[in-house]
Amino acid sequence: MAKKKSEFENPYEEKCSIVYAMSLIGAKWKIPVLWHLAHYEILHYNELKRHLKGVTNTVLTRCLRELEQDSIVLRKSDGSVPPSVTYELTDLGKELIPALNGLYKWGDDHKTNASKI
Amino acid sequence: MAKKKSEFENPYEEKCSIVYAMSLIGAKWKIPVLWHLAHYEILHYNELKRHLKGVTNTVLTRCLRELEQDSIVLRKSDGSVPPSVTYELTDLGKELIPALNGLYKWGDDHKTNASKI
DNA sequence: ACTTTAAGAAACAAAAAAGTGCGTACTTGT
DNA sequence: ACAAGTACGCACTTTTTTGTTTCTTAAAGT
Repeated sequence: MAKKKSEFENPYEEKCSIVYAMSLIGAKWKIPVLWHLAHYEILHYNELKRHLKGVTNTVLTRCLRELEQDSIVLRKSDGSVPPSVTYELTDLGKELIPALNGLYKWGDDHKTNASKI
Repeated sequence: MAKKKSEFENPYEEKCSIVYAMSLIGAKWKIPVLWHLAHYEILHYNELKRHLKGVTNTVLTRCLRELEQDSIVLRKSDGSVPPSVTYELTDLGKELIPALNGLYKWGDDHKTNASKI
């Protein structure tokens, strides 16, 4: 019941901004989501879902909610009855693109001289 | 026993190099490890461990082994009896630094206009 | 002599993340 | 009239990742 961890130290507090960044976008499906939104600019929920084949509603919704709360994606819904909702990157989300490109390039280089998983 | 997933499609195969990159460096302690090795250039096992306060032997060792196998860090050991082992980034590891800086910067910017977790 | 330090390893437990299956409410297509 | 599509939400279960404990060998410090 008593939390032991916080009595010791949290290795992440304040220290490393990358770790902080990864806590926001490091979940399994978040980077794919961001990647697709970066390319298509604006997508409906189910469009996005089809692009990311394999993701389930629960997981995708969770990702999107979190990204929305962190102001990385923007959700737009007209309140229409067969719902119509779109997602796009916010400015903050767009600022991530160069960093993602850096990782992409590195991953790409490494993939070529190793076997792809 | 029968694997169902590969009959459908694996959303990650070949598609996104960032996801591949994250599969190599996305574990909780890997980025901190890389970060410290980038700054100090060369560190003994226990030095590194002290820098990353909070990590345990098992976890740190696992990280280092994996990073080593992926040619991101280099382990150097003289076979001496009270062991002396150092770790440093390989060239491949060093190529990651710009990408990490990108994430760092983004994380840093975001931290300033939001509360740090 | 006994503890500390060096650099881990193996077995196991806990926590976190991801995934499953089904339900909702209303509309358009057949 | 009935199925299908839109955009999810809830309650779980499963899988994956992390962390804990204890152990090792041998030398140097107190």
